[in-house]
Amino acid sequence: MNTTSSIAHLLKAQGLRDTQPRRMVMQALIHIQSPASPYDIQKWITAQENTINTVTVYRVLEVFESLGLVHRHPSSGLYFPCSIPEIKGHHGFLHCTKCHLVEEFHNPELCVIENAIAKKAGFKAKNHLSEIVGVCKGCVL
Amino acid sequence: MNTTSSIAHLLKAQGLRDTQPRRMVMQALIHIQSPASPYDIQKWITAQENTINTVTVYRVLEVFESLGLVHRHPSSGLYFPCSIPEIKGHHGFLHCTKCHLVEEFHNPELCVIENAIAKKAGFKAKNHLSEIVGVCKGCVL
DNA sequence: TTGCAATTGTAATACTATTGCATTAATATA
DNA sequence: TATATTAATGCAATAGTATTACAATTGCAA
Repeated sequence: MNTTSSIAHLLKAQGLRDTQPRRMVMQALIHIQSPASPYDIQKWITAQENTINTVTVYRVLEVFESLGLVHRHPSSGLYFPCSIPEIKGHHGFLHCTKCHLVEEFHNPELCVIENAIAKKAGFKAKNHLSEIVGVCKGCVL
Repeated sequence: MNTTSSIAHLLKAQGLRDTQPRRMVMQALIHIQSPASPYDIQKWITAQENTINTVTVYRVLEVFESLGLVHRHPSSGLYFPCSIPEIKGHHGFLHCTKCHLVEEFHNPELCVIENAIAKKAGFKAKNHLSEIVGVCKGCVL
């Protein structure tokens, strides 16, 4: 879990500052629960009687992503907190089209196969992305 | 390969019309070679002394995608012709960050594993997407 | 050839994202 | 605790991406 203080430490460790806007964005992400756009995040913060600039939200998310605190869901551009400790090079997402839940997964076998595919095609792979689109447990019922 | 006439047939088979704009968009996709945005496509068509409306390009691409004639590369939103006969439910892309080549692949093992992951998580999977980001053969040199 | 429905064009608009520069505020240090 | 430094934010302008409603056109079947 990303507590407020652990984030502060993480930022400091990188020579980055623990600021009001960064705390607000993380709060928003944690509370919104589902993947959110920068504008969604801004809206949430505004609803809490605070203000934050759109550009700042974009920039904060960029920093968070580089620190492995959040993911950007590639096909939608929505952000959500990283639940699995960052595993370099591979991201797996289960995406529910009904409730927009996004769950992470990590599967080493997948990495092995994908590396093999890349090698066969003469590609030097930097990272992989797997997305499984469907309907989650709760929404199937 | 998607010849002009085969596309005409494909459209007709779906009760769709074989129109000028649809032919132009397909021509553009074939000639541009690399994944292209709707605006790129419009630009190419304009360069051939023709005209097409932006909205039309979007709509044509939507139709083509639903027919399995083109892919929309999810993280970039760029379109490119489908080279592998449509395999329902799974798309695999090798994406070169240098030359922006996008190559398709299909790997049944990957499907098996992804189905297993979905099942384990209680997901009812509709389709899968795998993307391997890296540098292609030609660009590594 | 004609009529109809599918398709396209037009115009307006909403949403998404980025840049340069001025201002503010977090932190280290005294 | 005050202050200097500079990272971070805010602001304003702008570019790019995407969608909608409705009018005009065009492909195609009869």
